[in-house]
Amino acid sequence: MVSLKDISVRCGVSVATVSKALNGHKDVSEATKERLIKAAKEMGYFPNSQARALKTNRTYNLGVMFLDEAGSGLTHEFFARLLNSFKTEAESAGYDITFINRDMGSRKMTTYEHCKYRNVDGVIIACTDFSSPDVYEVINGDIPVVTIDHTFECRSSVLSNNEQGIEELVNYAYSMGHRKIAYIQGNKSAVAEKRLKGFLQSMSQKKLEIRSEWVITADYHNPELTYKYTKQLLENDNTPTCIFMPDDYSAIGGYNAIKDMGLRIGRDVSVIGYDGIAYATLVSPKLTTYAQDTEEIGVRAAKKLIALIEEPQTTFHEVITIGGSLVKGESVGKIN
Amino acid sequence: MVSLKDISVRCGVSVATVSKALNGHKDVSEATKERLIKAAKEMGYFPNSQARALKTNRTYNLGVMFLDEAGSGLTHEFFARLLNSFKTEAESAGYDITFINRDMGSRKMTTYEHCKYRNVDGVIIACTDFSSPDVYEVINGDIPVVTIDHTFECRSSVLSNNEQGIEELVNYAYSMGHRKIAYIQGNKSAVAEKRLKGFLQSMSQKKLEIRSEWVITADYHNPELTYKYTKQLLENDNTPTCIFMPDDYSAIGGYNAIKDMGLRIGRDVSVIGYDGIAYATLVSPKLTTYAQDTEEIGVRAAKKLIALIEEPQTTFHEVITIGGSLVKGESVGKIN
DNA sequence: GCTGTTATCGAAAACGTTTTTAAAATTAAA
DNA sequence: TTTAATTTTAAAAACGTTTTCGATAACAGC
Repeated sequence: MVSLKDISVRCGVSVATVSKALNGHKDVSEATKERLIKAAKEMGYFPNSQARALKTNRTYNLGVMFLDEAGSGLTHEFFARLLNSFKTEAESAGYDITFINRDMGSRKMTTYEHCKYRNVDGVIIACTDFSSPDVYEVINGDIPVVTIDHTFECRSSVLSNNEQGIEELVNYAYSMGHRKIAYIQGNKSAVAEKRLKGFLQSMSQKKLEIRSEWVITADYHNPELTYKYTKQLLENDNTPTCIFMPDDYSAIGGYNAIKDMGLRIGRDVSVIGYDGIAYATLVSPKLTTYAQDTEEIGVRAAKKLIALIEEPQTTFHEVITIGGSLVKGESVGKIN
Repeated sequence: MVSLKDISVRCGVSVATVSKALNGHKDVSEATKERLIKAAKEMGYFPNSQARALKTNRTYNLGVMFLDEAGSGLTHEFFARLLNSFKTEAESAGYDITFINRDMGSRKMTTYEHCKYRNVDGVIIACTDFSSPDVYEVINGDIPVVTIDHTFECRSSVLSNNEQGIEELVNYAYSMGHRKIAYIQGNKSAVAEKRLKGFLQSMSQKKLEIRSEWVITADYHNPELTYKYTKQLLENDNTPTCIFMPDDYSAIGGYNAIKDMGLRIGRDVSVIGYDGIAYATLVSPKLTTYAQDTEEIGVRAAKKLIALIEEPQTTFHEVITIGGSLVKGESVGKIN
């Protein structure tokens, strides 16, 4: 690989001036600056990122921390889309992505140690168990952090408007005539709490009865569990006319339960999902759901994290909330 | 961060000995080795990966090159699962993953230049346009490479048994009584070629008529296009009894087309997918498909790539083929 | 001319490792 | 004992950058 030294000998100039020329310092004349930049381009020079990082303590690498389990993480469409937009935005600013884990290779290391080992400039934490000690260690460390859908004190975060999203969905169901609404929710997390709060709020606002056996805690991304609870809800004598599912993916389980019972989705029972993944519009009948703006969430998270890295003094911590949009599918029928 | 020097002053020994002790060299006494390792652990030492990389030219980073477009890449379940298992295997060997692209930040760079800039030890190429100049440049470079589902001369690759997979599916359809079989295939790629070959072979082996208007080139991962072509196939007077789709995801488009025409999947028209993604078993009726062993493909690719990196002389190039398995869903009905 | 200021450049140190080479300490051989 | 062989340690160079500081040259004002 061609180095600064190669350029310096070819142009009869010192290594220092080449470095300064390429980095746009002012104490090198325009003439030589141009000459050196031209030579660098001709010779196909690219800085050695390791050497640069060693000197500057900046790797231009962002750590991504997420729950790395089967069925979650990369294969989770919400996360995949989020990561995709985060990655695109980061790359346009010159940053690469590194997945941060524990127990790399034979060495035992914590997630935080992994960050230190790779010297990531910042970390984004998403779709993970925010109560784990691994998260705690990173949050209390000295690396800039942005969290997704969870807020820590003195740390920036980007949130989807989960509370409002559910409220809009309840309002929509109400406007379609539904009064008997059940809610199968995801498991313990800040997101689940927010959504539950939104559900309870708008239900009581509409003066609708909230039956405790109609508020069920299942799991995200788990169609089997949703299948089971949906069946359970519909086997009783008094059944809801509309069921909220933990998310679009697990809503498929609800779909199957309803079909298996010989009922029609949108006619006999209405179904509402959450997320707005691709399948929501592919499945039949089309799923009514609330589309989270993963694109915007990822972009804003990246922008914020990079700002925290590059302008630490002028950047303040904030909680950014990104709105989504109601997607009217065909899974909610009209009742009169 | 604690460095070798910190350990050396605390233990009254030179930096060199600390380095050698921690790296298990033989020219340091057992006593001091133990002492230094213990001190390192106590002080929470982790090597500075940049400094090490600068000296050794080994970053313990693997580049991942893939088609980074909307609807492809990370949000593509096949790739996501592949990447997931590749990543897990790589990490257990101490390697991190870096996504390799072109045009990082403001600098214009090719994918290969990106590899050089980040000094990745090896590259895996998957789910991309293998005819692009970017791929060509990497293939002709001096970095160890493993390709997925495409073979280059003198380069190792891991292939899914696409040819055999389709053959098994044709045989299955045949065994269910189907004689009029249509094939909507993905677009130009080594995979599409292999599958087409498998299709034509087993069709002629069964002495089944191959109608040219029943072999349609659509696109992978494109339900809209599949929807269109499925409708087209079923609108004619002479219609196939079984339709092969490019993949499971686009098969949903076929499902919708059939439903929209008032036909029943598995009864009036049978449908066959390819991939074995999660939705294949969630959709109703369950999709008959061929499950690719993404887990195994990812693991083998990682193992091979790391072998090429760590034991270049004793490792030979090879083409590894990974078998999949037929998944009998409910989308293929019996004909007599 | 002389001095002081400014623009331009180079020398050298530093970042944290690894590795080579040489020195010191220990052991074995004579 | 002395010498030779071996083990153990240290010094120093190197990887490719960035950055500080000092040096030189040019130029202005007097």
